[in-house]
Amino acid sequence: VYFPLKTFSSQEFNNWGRMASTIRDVALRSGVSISTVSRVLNNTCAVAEDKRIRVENAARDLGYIPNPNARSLLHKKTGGVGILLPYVTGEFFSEFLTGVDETAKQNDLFLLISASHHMASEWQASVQSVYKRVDGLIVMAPQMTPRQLNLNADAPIVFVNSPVADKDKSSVDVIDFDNKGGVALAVQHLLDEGHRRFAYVRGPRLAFDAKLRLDGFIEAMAAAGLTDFSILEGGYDQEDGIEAAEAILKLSPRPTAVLAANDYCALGLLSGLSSGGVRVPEDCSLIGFDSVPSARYARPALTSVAVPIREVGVRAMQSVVRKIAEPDSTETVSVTLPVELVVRESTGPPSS
Amino acid sequence: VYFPLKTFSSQEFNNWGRMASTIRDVALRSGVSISTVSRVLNNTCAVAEDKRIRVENAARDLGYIPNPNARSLLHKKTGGVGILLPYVTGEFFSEFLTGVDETAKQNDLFLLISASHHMASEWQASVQSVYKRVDGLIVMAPQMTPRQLNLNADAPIVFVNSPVADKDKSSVDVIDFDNKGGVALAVQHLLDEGHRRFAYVRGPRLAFDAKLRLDGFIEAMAAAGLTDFSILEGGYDQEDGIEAAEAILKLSPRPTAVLAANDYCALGLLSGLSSGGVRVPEDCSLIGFDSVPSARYARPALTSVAVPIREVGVRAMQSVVRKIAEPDSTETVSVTLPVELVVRESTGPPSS
DNA sequence: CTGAAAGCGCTTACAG
DNA sequence: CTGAAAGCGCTTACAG
Repeated sequence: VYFPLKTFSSQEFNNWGRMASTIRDVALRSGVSISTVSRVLNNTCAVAEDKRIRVENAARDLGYIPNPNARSLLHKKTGGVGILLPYVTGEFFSEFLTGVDETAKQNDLFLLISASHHMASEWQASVQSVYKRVDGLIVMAPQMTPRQLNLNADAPIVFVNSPVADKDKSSVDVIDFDNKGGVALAVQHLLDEGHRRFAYVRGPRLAFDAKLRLDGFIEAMAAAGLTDFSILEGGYDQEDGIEAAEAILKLSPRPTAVLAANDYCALGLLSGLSSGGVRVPEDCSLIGFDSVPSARYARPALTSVAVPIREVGVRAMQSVVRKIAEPDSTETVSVTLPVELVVRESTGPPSS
Repeated sequence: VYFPLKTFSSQEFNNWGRMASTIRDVALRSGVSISTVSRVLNNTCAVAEDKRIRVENAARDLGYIPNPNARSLLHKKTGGVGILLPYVTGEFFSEFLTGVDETAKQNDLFLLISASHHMASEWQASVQSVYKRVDGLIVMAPQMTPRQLNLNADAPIVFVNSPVADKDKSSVDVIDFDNKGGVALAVQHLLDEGHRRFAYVRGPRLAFDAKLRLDGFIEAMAAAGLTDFSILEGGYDQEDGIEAAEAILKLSPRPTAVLAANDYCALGLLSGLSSGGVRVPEDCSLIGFDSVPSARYARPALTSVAVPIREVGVRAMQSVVRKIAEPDSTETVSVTLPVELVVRESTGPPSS
């Protein structure tokens, strides 16, 4: 049985402000024993009506809120979920967190967030900082190797957009979205428009999702029987796209369609190409990945693969909730959510 | 003296994964008393060298990490800071959190985040959910009234972008940025370009910052001796801007310059105006507020007031850290960070 | 129905 | 230098 850590409605006890009082204070004021106070407050077993009322009044008057640290010490439950992220910046992350937060609220869980664990040492520090403070963990670690992740934990873990080895998928939940398939969709759209000469900007070499997207591109080329394509270096930032654009301008013959591993890179390509006199989409079609808001406002608006990142957050939190509720279940979930191509003005048929 | 809650380097204890062990386990394994283990681990007073080594080995072998709940119960310190936000979505928020997180890491504090407290009841629930779990609080509550904020807390609070009444500024720290001044800068730029007929889209009526920005506009008009301006309804979303654009198209004579209370609204105006045949900036200049990334990518790129929101996060966390370190200090800080106008292509001189 | 007691995992005076 | 004891704030068998 999951013990209710939050017993009080906000209506009843809205005075965190007053001097913190303990259960002893409530007992003294209501003239009953500490045990009885506890029983009333937790509704744990029958208590004489008059005492119940006295206790409730005393608790309200004192603005009593139980100390969660003392409770956690007993139940080994905290009511919290830890979120471990590589960074905390950007639209991608904030969408994700929106889904997580919403689902946490529904289940009366609080969120403990630890970010910027790019290196293994920081990762360990992050993991430690939530030790015994949370009942479960949501981890997004696209740049860690499977070994570094150190899967054995004494709390349930759900991985999101992280390189979990296949053999580990039987021991942890994994929520993902279809990185490979997204690029395949993008390529297919361009093929349908008539494009045959492609370039792909690959994203950071260390990122797990960039690797999958690249694989998706290569497989899509193979499936289409195309060999006339270039793969270019470039990370996830606008600057990377601007640099990659220079490389593309030097290609001869020039590709008629360019794909980038994410939107910010694609937006950099957009300005880089137009600075170089290449019009998008007239001279060259362009597709990004993630469909961040900026993609929508760019001119031409950027065709991009939309990722259900909020939904990923919701599903991840739901998985954690399930694991917390059923600690003995050995069943694990591995989900890959579908993605969608959002076609905007940055794509069209090739000119010649 | 601030007690060091995190004693272990991540190098030494990287095995959260193993079965959680207690200080008793370490004592048993190393053959010393629990008190001695505690003293070694906390480096709290001299211990015989051989015992020290035995304890350190035992702790490492067992992957011992002290239970923070037990510690908090004693010190009344948690090592955490609570962040209370109205929502968790968008570029504004994520920049803020980046500054907060970075500064928290530097001070070895973890973050407990609670979002979406638009209503007073949710606010209370949020405040309660961090009770005794954090040593300090950063609060961003632009839509709460000063009364609802309930300033008395048993942990230091720093308010950010929130309507703190002047009389309360002697009891809490307030970190803000210059909402009023930002609009004044924007108006001045347009005046310098020669504009004399303005419209302003006011943002949500309940938001504290929108109110300040509106005041800034009205004061700037008064200072310039202008009476020929319109104030239009419209919230903070793109859709609001699109609607406001329709209202502007109906104005006669049409304003030559439009300001919006934030960027997303301005981006909506941008598309609404151009749909209505009004070219920006040729027929009408346009300025937003916040300078979100999307503003940069829009075409024409949006002139906007840049807010040092990451810096706000850093300063807020620094304030909390100071308050935690000096709990008896009655000194309070009230900072208003300067903003900056970023001029891009959406503004120019009036055509006639 | 109710109180005294033991215990969650830790730290810190208190006596050696 | 070191161990036994008390206590942080709570809950839960254990006896009435």
